[in-house]
Amino acid sequence: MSLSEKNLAFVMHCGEMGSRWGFNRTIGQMCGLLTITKEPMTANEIADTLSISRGNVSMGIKELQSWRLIKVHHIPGDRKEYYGPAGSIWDMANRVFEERKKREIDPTLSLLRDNILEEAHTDDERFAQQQMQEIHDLLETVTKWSAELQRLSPEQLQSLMKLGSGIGKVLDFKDKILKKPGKGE
Amino acid sequence: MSLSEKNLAFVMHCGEMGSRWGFNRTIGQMCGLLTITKEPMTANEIADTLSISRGNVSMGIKELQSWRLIKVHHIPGDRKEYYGPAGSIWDMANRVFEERKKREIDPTLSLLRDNILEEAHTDDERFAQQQMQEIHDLLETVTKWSAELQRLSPEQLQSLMKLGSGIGKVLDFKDKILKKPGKGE
DNA sequence: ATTTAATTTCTGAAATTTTTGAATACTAAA
DNA sequence: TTTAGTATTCAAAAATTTCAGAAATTAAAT
Repeated sequence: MSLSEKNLAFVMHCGEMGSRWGFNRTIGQMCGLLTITKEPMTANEIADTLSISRGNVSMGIKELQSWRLIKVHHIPGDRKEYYGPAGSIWDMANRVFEERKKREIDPTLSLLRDNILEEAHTDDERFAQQQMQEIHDLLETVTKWSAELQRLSPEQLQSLMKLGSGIGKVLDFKDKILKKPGKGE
Repeated sequence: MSLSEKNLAFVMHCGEMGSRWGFNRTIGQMCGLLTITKEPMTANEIADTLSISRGNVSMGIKELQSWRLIKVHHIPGDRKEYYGPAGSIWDMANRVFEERKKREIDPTLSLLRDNILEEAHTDDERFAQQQMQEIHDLLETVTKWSAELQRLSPEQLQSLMKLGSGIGKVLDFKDKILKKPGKGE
């Protein structure tokens, strides 16, 4: 119910970072708290531990659920809901990433697509459109990549991560590799 | 000085996205405006174009400079300052990425490091520490990767980007590649 | 030195976001 | 049904952020 000093520090830090990560202080704290707490907690426990109102916790839970970061547990014979993290740290990071992409990139991508179809008349417009095209291409690439990463198996991911500076080397070999099987793409 | 309808739409969109990208509306608009405008603009032109106060523009410029997204130009015999984007779209994306890492990841990484050194006593603490360790490792990996990406040559990046779904295939070959030269790491 | 042109800083007002807590709704079981 | 233990909603209050415009500052030109 009460947190060790170090754990409290972590939870408060999550609160402070909350808005940078895409939610607000309370929700940051809640997320931090739930991920370092072994046993799922009830809404009241959360409210007490963080000294925030019960209503606020309820809002926060809804928000965290919309990010798919927490899930509900039930204990037989107990009608309270118990909340805990929705998956591994990696899962959660992925969810945050995905959700932020949806909020920070997708709307822009869609606007840019529309905008690029338009024909440019003046010189200024041509320049603007050129820039927008570049932004579009960049965002599209990021989008494709993130989809790609999520498609990889955890093992592949693991080895990709471990690759580190080996990425350069792998790239150097890429041509040879992809040529042999002679696959288009 | 005045923007075409489509360009205005883009600039306003940047404003709306501003807070999601890490700054506020005005600064988002300024950033959008400067990146699609061919010629560098003065602070007054920016204020007029966006219908915001001169003081606000000044603040915004400082902020955008702290992100290293814009740079100053001077015209001989003219004492006004002219502002334009600090580099290519790719450069700017990199800056945003880098800056956000600094704000969203680094502080947490540092807190986690401290926290992990501490010894865990209770069972709860052990669990919390384990989770923090995982978060730490994940963030560290992201950090290493982003550093790695920035080290790649533009050509390598290009080919990495084009790789797309080929990444899986490349990974499958990775072992063979890295085994042959018998290099550690 | 003084004037003029430009930029920056500062303050409080306005807008926005977050939080509370009382009212309301829900749900299982008595 | 009613009740008791929950969870949710939402209007109002509090806190925070953004912004315009005035005042202060800086720097060039005369």
